[in-house]
Order: sequence, then C-alpha cells, then structure tokens
Amino acid sequence: MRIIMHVDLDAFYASCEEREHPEYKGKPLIVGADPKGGTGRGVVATCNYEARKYGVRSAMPITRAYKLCPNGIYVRPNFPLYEETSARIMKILRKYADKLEIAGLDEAYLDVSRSAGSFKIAKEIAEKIKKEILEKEKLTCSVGISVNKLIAKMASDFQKPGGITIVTENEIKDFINPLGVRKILGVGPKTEQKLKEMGIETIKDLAKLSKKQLIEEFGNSMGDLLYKSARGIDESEVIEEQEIKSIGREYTFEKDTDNIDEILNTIDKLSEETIEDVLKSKLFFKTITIKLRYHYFETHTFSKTLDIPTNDLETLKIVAKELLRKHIKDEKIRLIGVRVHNFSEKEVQKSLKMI
DNA sequence: TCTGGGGTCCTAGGACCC
DNA sequence: TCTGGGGTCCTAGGACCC
Repeated sequence: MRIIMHVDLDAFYASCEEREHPEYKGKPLIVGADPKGGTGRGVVATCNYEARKYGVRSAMPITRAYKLCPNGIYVRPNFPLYEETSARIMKILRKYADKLEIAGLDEAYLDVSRSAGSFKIAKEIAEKIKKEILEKEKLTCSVGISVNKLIAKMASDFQKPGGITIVTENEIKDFINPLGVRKILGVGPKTEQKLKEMGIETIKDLAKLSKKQLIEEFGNSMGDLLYKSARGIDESEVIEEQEIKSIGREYTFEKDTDNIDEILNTIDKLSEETIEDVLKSKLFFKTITIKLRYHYFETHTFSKTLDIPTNDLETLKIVAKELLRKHIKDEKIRLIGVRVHNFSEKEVQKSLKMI
C-alpha cells in the first residue's frame, strides 16, 4: 500500500508578503489586482485569514473584495519572491520524499511509501516538515496523508491552516461521504451545477450513480473520474517531472480597446516575453495560438501549425498578427493572448530534397 | 460581483493517409 | 460507382487548477 502526502502552504502569497512586511500582520491583506478605489480590473490571487473574515476569497473580482473590505491592504503579486521561496521549500520537501510532485508554487505531493512505511512514521515526517518550513521560511502549511493523491489532497484541505490530517484506507469512506462533490479534483462550477440538477450534492450521493450513467452524462474521462473519486479510488502516480506542453502570455487591457496599434503593440510585447521563456526552455514550437476576448467576454482561440519547428521571434509576431487580422471582429477587445505549443527539442533540419 | 494569468487535459469534427 | 475503417494531425472550444 502506498503512503501519499499532500503539503499545502497556507495563504501562500499573503503569508510571504506578511513575512517581508511585518507591518501587514494582523490586518486584512489582499494580494491581487489594484482595486483603484473600486474601479480596478482583475481578481484576488490570495488573501490572509484576516481578510477572509470579511468574506474575501481567492478568484473574487477585486471590485467586490474592495466593497467587502475597503480598509484592507491591497498589494500586487510579487512572483519572483514567491518563486524563490517556493523553490527553497520544495528543496526541503524533496529530502523527505521518495518521489516529489510539484503541483504549483504552494503545493506538492510526496510519495513516502518506502521511507515512512507506516502512517505513524508518516505523521512524524509531516511534523518535521512543518517544523523545518516554519523555522527556515517562517511559513505554515497544512498536510494530508492517505493512500493516494486524491484523498491526501482532500485531507490537507480538511484542517486549514496548519493541520495534519491522516485518512487511512478504512477511514476513506466515512471521510469523503459527507464532502461536497466540488472537493473532487477536476469538479468545478459547471460539473457541480450539472450534478446538483441531477440531485447529487455530496460524494455519498455521487457513489449511488452507476459507471454507465456517469459516462453517459459526462463522457468517458470525466465519467470514469467521478465514478472512481466517489469511491476514493485514485491510482495516479506521484510524477517527478512534467514536460512543458505550452508557453504563453496574455494581457487584459485597462480599458477595452479597438485601437489596432495598441493591439498590435501588445502582440509584439507578449510575443517577446513568450520567446524569452521558449529560449530558456530550449524548445522549438510548431503551433501558434492567439486568444481574443471581446468586451462582452466571449473568448475565441485561433491557431496555426507551421511546417517546421522554430523558436524565432519574428515568425511568432507575424503569424500571431496574421491570425488576428484573419479572425478579429469589429468589436472592442478586452484581452489578447499569445501561446505556443507542439514542442520538439530540436530544430528539424530541412529535407535533403531541398538541396 | 463582472469576471487575471499561468497552465493542463478533454472532446469533436474534418483532412488525409493507408 | 460507391463505400470501409483505423490512425494521426489540425483546429476550436471548454472545463478546470493554482
């Protein structure tokens, strides 16, 4: 049997900010877009627990957060700070894990089956991890321990902030049954709503549906996920390193725009930043996708696949602008994005026939 | 309430090849 | 003249995660 641990840093961005700015402590702190006195654009990235008392939550429009908590401290995210802090923490976690899967800046899965061997030792490891992160980084985390990633993640979420929750094989059913379906990784607002319309709200409800029923309603992949998740089954491995599938940048304008120069200049800028990352990763891409969001929030993507992989900035700029010209409607644009994918590691040599 | 920006994965139709 | 099926690639859209 496996022993899987999920470590989740508590209110990570906000906690990093509090650490760097002790004057923020004890006050509601919101990391995200500039509220601009209630007219700003964007959302809350993270807030501390003080701000949560006002009802502020992650992904909430910043204007709404501002109404709920006008006297809060609002700061822009400082990603270099979070990235550096996260990298040091992942280094700590790596020492304790047979296998480590980084699942974002603020969370990771650890396979500790071999090194722990039992839930008792796994708990001791979790305590050591918490202690080391607190001493070295002045940050707290929540830990879930179980037999797979699905339940470990649900467990880490169970006693936040700062808790350690263990769910053994025998306890899985009682642990998941009362939880809402939304706690399943992969179930978002749409699937939750659809299930609700079917009279399904908790995992216990979900477990009553047959596999056939679920696959008919939700398709092969999601149907299977729901069927297994409702039974606490998750065979997925802790994966050490994931390959990069796509690289891109997008930008929401301060004000919706139909100024073509502004849009084209933005494509240039986004392309340049995208290529910077592409060069760092030493990859060559074949497919270019642009994303357009209109003022009424309708969003479209358009892509073109090249004959030969490239990492060339001019090619990206030209193709991105071609795609824009070909597809853009006569409406104000809210967001524009550029993304590249379909990677290979080498620039494919031109065919010998060309000689 | 009016919805960021970085991504991943899945679906489905059509083209094209064998 | 009409009709196969499988596999792969491309394109567009959508749900979801942190």
